[in-house]
Amino acid sequence: MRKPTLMDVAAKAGVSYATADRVLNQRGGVAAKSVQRVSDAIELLGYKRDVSAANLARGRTYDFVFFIPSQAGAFFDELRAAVRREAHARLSERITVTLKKIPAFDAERLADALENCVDSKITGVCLVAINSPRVRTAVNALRAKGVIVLTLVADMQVGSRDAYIGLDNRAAGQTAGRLMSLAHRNGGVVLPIAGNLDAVDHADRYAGFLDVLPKTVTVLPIVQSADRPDDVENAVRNAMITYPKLGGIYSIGAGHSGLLAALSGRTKMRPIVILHDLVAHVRTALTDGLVDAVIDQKPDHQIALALDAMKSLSDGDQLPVGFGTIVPSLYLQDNLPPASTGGPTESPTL
Amino acid sequence: MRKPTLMDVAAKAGVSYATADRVLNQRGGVAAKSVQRVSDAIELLGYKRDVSAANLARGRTYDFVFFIPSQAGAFFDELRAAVRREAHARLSERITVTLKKIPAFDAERLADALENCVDSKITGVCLVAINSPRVRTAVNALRAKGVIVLTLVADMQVGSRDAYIGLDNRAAGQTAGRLMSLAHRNGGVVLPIAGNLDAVDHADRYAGFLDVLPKTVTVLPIVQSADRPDDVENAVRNAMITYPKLGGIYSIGAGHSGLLAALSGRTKMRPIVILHDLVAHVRTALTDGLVDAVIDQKPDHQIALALDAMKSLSDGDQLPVGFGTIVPSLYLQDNLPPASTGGPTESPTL
DNA sequence: ACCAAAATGATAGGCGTCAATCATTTTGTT
DNA sequence: AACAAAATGATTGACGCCTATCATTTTGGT
Repeated sequence: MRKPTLMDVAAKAGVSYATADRVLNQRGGVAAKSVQRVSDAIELLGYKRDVSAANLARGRTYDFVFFIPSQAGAFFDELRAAVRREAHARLSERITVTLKKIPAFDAERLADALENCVDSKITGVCLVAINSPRVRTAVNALRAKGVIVLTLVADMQVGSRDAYIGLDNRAAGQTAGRLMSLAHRNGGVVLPIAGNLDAVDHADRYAGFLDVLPKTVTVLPIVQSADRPDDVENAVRNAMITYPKLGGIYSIGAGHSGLLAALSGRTKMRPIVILHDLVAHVRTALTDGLVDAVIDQKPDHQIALALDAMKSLSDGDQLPVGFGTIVPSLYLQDNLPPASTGGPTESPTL
Repeated sequence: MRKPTLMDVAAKAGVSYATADRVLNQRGGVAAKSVQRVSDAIELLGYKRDVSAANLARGRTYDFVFFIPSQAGAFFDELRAAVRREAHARLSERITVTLKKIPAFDAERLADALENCVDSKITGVCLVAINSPRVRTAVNALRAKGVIVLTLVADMQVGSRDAYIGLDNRAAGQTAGRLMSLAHRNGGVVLPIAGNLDAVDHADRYAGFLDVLPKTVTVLPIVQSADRPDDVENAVRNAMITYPKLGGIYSIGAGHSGLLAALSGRTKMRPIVILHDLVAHVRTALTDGLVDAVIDQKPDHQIALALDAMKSLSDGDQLPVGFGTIVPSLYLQDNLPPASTGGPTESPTL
């Protein structure tokens, strides 16, 4: 038997379609016992509203806007590519996605962009947050208009946005530390390198890293490189000279090219190297055996989650607890996910 | 401006709705130049057919059936749970999923079940394949009727099914080997344990494991346990006595309880332990520090992929190359995914 | 230029739901 | 019992597309 429709429900409940509809959509003005009968009928028949038909009737469309910084470094490029892919894939589901590029670290421009879309008919926005009064104000204005606001990768104050989707940086650092421990069961010396410990994400990763390292492992003073490749390169070269038995390097932030430069040519007897984010040149380095492990925050997954969340929230659903916390992926040379295809593939059928 | 409809396309192309429809759905009987004009208009407007509306009009529903063995061991339980979750989540997308339990390793029962659904109106089936003539015949009969057939976890002859979704066992073994290598940079002794090397999945994992281990690591003769916990326990105990410096254990198959029993109480100075499939008690063991790493084949992901694939294929789309190959996930204690909720959660709104 | 064949136009009913209107019946109150 | 308020029934036109039918126009061949 085919899926039951609301007509079937109404018949089963012994009420008219109109009443069943009033119950289903909570329009009010229905006697308690009728509500009960309709609910029972829904339960009994296993009725599930056909959301496609509903959205069609409602003329519902989902218009989402992503604000992603044009920051140097490949990670945000990956994120943007992921947005484009997902957007393309969901075009036929009444979902429209616009991607806006914001100059890196530019709170004013971000605020401008947010303010610009206050009066357009937007369902939800998703931004890499920057902490600034104007940004907060703009976000509040949007939410006051019923627009769903999500933060991605970088959060802002809890309560000022509808949800946050981002890496569990502590867990990421712990994962790195755990792997480093496995490789140093008899102790050893390791070097952590961060961009800037004032950034919460780097600080969290570092804390997680220290969490799990046993006392038998000596942790050198952390290098803060401001993610500048040259500084990273110098720090690594110096460390390898000063501590010939350097057993591991954990690169917490970016500036990978300097690290790779310092390591190049040393595929044998080099420290264990763990770093973050499987961007193209990191993938190459891993494949080539220049580094050992990559901790990834799955940008594709984050974008997919963001879209799902915005859709659910704008439909009035609640998100499950713990939603949005991205558990880090651990990649060695052999379990790399397939490289994402360049652009959205041309689909043969429309 | 809102999303263009087929009406807009027709207007833009300067033809009637009927002609635009004939082009879109390839009904034939359209002059080449009209086809061109419509195609151009589609391109120009960025028209994308609203598949929900289309499916609604067509009365299209997707009826899928999963045949999953009731095999001992928690893995297939997880797989079944994943089917139920996904099925529930997609109920409102005109997708119906039926889950059938097949006695483990029972090719005849599987064939029975497959034959039983030949004449029902099923869109696609997904089975954990067993190699048997009757199964092959039943599958062929289904495919002859236009039913999509997918294999899951265990494959059958290429060409006899539409797609296979399953773990890249070689990569899984390599990942285990790579991790083992990292933990044995100065050499060591490791013990592999498999259920049965005649099973291709176990053999592939073993081969992958050996692939990447350096010569400095000594691999003890592999134990074949037939996945019997007692045998595993004895083998591990013996190995730990015979080789006091045993540095690692790679458990390729099941029979984990025996392994855990042999290890219990030895959280300090025990071999590195790597095993497969993050089922409940393995998760506990990992959290408790009884084992070090788990290689997982992501049953949830496999089910989601299977549903996507069956839907695409039954819509006449092609699958991208490499589709269905599951890259293993590597879990340490700190990057465990959240435990899946017991059943489908009650949704507040219908 | 004639005629059949091919191409195109016009239109209708339906898919399951939403949102709205209006008519009718059932309550509860005094 | 009378009456307003509340509840219910009945119906309708979208939404974007599919499928079908029938009428009309254009084309190609001779």
